Amino acid sequence: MQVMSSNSDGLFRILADPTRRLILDLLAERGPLSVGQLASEFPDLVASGISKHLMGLRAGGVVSATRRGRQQIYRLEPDVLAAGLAPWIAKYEQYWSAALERLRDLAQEGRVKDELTSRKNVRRKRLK
Amino acid sequence: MQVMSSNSDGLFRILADPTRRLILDLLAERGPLSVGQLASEFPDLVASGISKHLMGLRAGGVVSATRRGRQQIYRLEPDVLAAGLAPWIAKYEQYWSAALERLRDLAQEGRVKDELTSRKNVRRKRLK
DNA sequence: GTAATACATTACCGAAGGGTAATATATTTG
DNA sequence: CAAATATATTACCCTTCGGTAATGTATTAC
Repeated sequence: MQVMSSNSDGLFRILADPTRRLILDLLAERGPLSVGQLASEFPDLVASGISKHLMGLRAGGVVSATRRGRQQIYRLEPDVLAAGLAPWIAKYEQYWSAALERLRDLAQEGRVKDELTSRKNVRRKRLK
Repeated sequence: MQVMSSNSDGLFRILADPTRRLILDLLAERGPLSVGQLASEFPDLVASGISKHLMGLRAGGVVSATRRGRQQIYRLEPDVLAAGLAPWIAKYEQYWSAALERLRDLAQEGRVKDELTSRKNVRRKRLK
């Protein structure tokens, strides 16, 4: 409480947990998913644990949910994430650019097979 | 332990604390600083608390330290920070670009006086 | 209506985290 | 040498956090 806590503060706390980051990644890669679909990606975690994480993400605004039948469909809210972190990212922007270029060089050399470095898979599907 | 923990994992935990983020900002804006200089920026915190944070940052590799007399001079290691977060940032890059443009537009309209949006203050001084 | 499904909520636990105070160590000063 | 300065380390406290289990609630299926 002795440090200015901007709105980005909550985002950093949200991103501190690897499970939550992976949930965001899944929503980004596969589009909107139900709680069950998300939970199935975490065999070592109980479903209610995922639900709790989702509530945290929802409270932070980085995901939103709509009911469909008896299931809740969660989707990423990328603008909230981006707008909240943009000021911080901008501070170190000069460093990102160099690091990102290096990443692309590696990818282009075919030494990285990680799908995250390619641009074809952040697709949107089934908006309704 | 049920989730892949990449090397970026430690970085996210480091960034989760606002005091540590501010320390990084100070080092980025003012160049290398001693523990005392950094601690003076946190009136509500005891010096050993800052020291502990600095050891954490050092363990993560995002800062390095060299003795000068009886004081330790800490400096930012921007490449470690950038390289560690670049993969994650790349995933959501399309969203950052939009948010960062919006930030610049606001700055250009003179509605933001925050020095963080200007590019003149990330200076390097006194490398030795 | 009853049972089953899909989530959310609550209570609870252990571990980790941030903070202080006290102590230790290295360096300079007198 | 002793005293002072600058930082690191340790022990300890309290809070937060991630996790589970159990219970609650809404919706669908029978």
